[in-house]
This record gives sequence, structure tokens and C-alpha cells, in this order.
Amino acid sequence: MLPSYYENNTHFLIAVDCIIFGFRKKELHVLLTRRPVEPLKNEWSLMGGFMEENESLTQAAEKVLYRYTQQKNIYMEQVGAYGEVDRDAGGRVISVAFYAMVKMENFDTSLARKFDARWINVTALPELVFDHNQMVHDALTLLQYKVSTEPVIFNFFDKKFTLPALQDLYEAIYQIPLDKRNFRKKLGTMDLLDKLEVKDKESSKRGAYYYSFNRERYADLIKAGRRFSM
Amino acid sequence: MLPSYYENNTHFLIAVDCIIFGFRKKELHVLLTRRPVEPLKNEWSLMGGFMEENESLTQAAEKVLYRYTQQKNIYMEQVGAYGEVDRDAGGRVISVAFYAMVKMENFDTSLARKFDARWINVTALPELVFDHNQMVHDALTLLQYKVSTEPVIFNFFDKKFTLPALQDLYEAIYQIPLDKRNFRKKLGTMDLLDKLEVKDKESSKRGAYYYSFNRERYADLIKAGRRFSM
DNA sequence: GCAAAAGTGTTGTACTTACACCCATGG
DNA sequence: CCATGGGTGTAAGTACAACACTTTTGC
Repeated sequence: MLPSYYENNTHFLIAVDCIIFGFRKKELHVLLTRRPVEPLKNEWSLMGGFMEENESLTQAAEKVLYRYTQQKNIYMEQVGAYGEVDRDAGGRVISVAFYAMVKMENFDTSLARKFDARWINVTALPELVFDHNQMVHDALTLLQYKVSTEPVIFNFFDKKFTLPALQDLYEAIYQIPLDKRNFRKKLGTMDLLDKLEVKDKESSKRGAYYYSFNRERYADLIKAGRRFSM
Repeated sequence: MLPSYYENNTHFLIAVDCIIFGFRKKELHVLLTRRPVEPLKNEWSLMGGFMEENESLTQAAEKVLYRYTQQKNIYMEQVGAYGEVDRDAGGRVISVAFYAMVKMENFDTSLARKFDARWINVTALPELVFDHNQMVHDALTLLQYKVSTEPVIFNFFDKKFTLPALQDLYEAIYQIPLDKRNFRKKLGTMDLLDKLEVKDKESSKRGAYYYSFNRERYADLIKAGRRFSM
């Protein structure tokens, strides 16, 4: 039996909206869909869903992510809660936004048809429903901060990546060009990447070496009181 | 009439919890209270309240801040939403945390008696109810970031402040000692403070000059593409 | 053989850190 | 006159920014 102090208060619908980021061909994309229900049916929208009774906010977000990507263990972080009274034209809904980094190389394109989902370049977003444009903006700001202070950018890749691709990704996130030599020097001084034997021959004739992120050396760096910085 | 797509979903209690920071005598404090209701009645808790029907999250937080401080226009920022299933022993409640910076010099001590409120040094917090310790920790992390990148620290003062007090405050927030000369040099290069005629004679015999933050010059600095950094 | 992308070092400048003494005043 | 906190500059080290040419290879 719940205390009446609790139950005499208003109850609210809670939604979770996910800003799903992916990287391909030098561009940072967001996974959008055509909103399947009224109001604003068929307008562009983030991937979302209502929170259910026996799940945490995090679990609700994981559920949404799994539904639209079929991937598990996606890197995800909360952006914040959005609670303006009129933010959702369909009713009083408080929404909690999460951003996620997915490996687009693994993305199942049949999902796109099933959910009417499309990857849209973050620099060319259409008008989204409700406050979703604001959410994307806030998510990108947070993403910029995160990838500059923690080695989370590697979540966009499936284990290995080339340095040109990594630089392209940082440039797409920061939305500024970076100097190639300075970029590689800075990466080099942290000594966190392992150069692999293989090259990516798809995006150039010469081919670029693949690298992988070394978690053990990152742990050592942190233990030594140093920090990731890009 | 609401679409059934909306109303067929579970509704939740939403609370707002405020981490109210204040600064006095070289120490950063948080305003705590003894929880007035069951469960965990009389345990240490943040200031909070349930969200009501016709208010935004921000308005709900402002309401809580006003109730416990009687101050308006308090600088406030959202920390995030907390939604673990068992986070509140009294029922299923999603809480959104906000931190606030208040001017302790203006604080009305009669409020302390009325609400059983006490300022507690942030380095010596007791065990708080639910996930409130986590909220304070997250709020402090965010506060550290904010005061290093935006000139928001001045919200702890009522217009004027001395440089020793400002340095003490940064040290209390960062929880590391700072070098006095380097601190003043860095402040000086941004040229955002106006030296006043008057001195504070309370905390030393010689007295320290008061300064005030110059909003116009800060706007100019931003316009010039530069940024606040401390 | 040439276009297209990968890879590689140096130098000047700006910022950060470390550090010690004199000053003003109330008691 | 002395204890207490306020105020001031310099030099070394580190990090950042700017910049151009050679290498590889598919076509």
C-alpha cells in the first residue's frame, strides 16, 4: 500500500527519445523515422517510445535502441529530461532523451524499410516533431564534449578503423576541419592505438592502415593520472 | 480527447530534487533537510517536490527553490533524470535533479527552522535518502565543468566579491588548491572584472578589494570569438 | 604517368606551471 | 611590533598551431 503522500499527486506519461548517431563516408548521421501515429503522423521524428511500468529509464532507452537497430550493448548516454507543458501536441508527456553511437557498418538495412527509418546527415536535418531538433542539438553538444575527453568515439567503429576515417569522424562531430599532422601527433602521444597489419583499400588506392583501440593501455594512462584529450 | 495511443501507457509520479549550493567561509555547502514524510522520515534528503499538472520541469524546480530559499531568479541547471525502478522506497517515482547556486549572504535563517534545513559542507555529506548522494555527485561534476567554461560562478555572490573569496570558491568547487598568482593572472587576461573602491575588511586586517563582473565586456569577449576559461 | 589519398617533422607562439617576497593593518 | 592575510612578476616547460612535400597504387 503506497503512502497517500505519494499517490495524491499527478501521474505523467514518460517517453524516451533516442538520438542515434552513426558515421559513414565522412558524415555524421542521425537515424530518423516518419512518426507512425497522430498527431503529426508522417512527420520526421526521433526514435522513441513510452516508458513502461517495470523498467528503468535506461532500460526503456535500451529497448528503443534494440527495436530500431537490433544491436545490443550500444554505447548510450542520457542527454536530459524535457518537460515543457506543451512540448508534445498529443498530450502531457515528459521525455527523457538519450544519445547513442552505433556501428553503421553493421546496420541491417531491412530495418529501414520495416520502420520507415532513414539515416540523415546531422548538418541537414529536416524539421522534426515537437522539441526533437532541440534534443539533437543538445545531444550533439554533449557528444562533442564526450569525444574530446573520453575515448568513446571508437564505439562508432567495429573494432578497427583507419586514421583518416577517425579524423573525418572527429571533424564531422566538431564541425571544423582538423590538421592531419597535429591530429596524428596528439593521438600518437597518448599511445592508445595498435597499428594492425591490414589496410583498408576501399577508400584509396594506396590504402590506409587499420588501427584498434587498446583498452589496457587506456587503463594504464588513467592509473598514471593522465587523461584522454582530443 | 487524447489519442488512446497515448493514454494506454503507464503514468508515473515525477519528482524534482534540487541540489542547492551555497558558499560561505571557504566552504561549498549543500542545503539539506530532514525528510518530512515516510518512508525514511527524518533521514537526510535533498529539497524536492512532486511535479504538478500545469507546470514544466523547470517551473517545478523553480517552485521548490523558491519554497526553500524565498529567492527568485536563482541560477539553476538540470542535472538529469533518475529512473531506476527501486530508487524511491515509497513508490515508483522518476526524479529530475537540478542544481542551483544561491547567494548565502542573503539567506534567511528563519527558513532553516521552518523547514528543518541545514547547510552542510559538500565534502562532509551524510548518507542521503534514495539516490540523492549520486545526484549531488553528478551535480558537482557538472558544476565543476560549468564554472570552468562559463562565468556562472558569480551567481554565488551578490554583485561584488573579493579575489581571495573567488579563489576560495573555485578551490572548494574543484577540490584542489590553486596558485594565487596564476589564478589572478588568468582572470586578468580575460579583463572581465571591475575593481571597486571599497574593500572587505571582515576577513583580514589589510582588507581585500571588491570586484564586480562586467557583463558587457563578457559579451564583447564572446563576440570576439574568445571564451571564458578558468 | 597521373590523380587521389596516405603518411610524415619542424618551428614559432601561446599557455601553464612553479615559485618567494613585500605590504597593510588591527590588535 | 608582530601575526595575518593581500597583493605582485619572472622564467622554464609544455602544449598548440601553422605549414609542404614524398609515397603508393589503381586506372
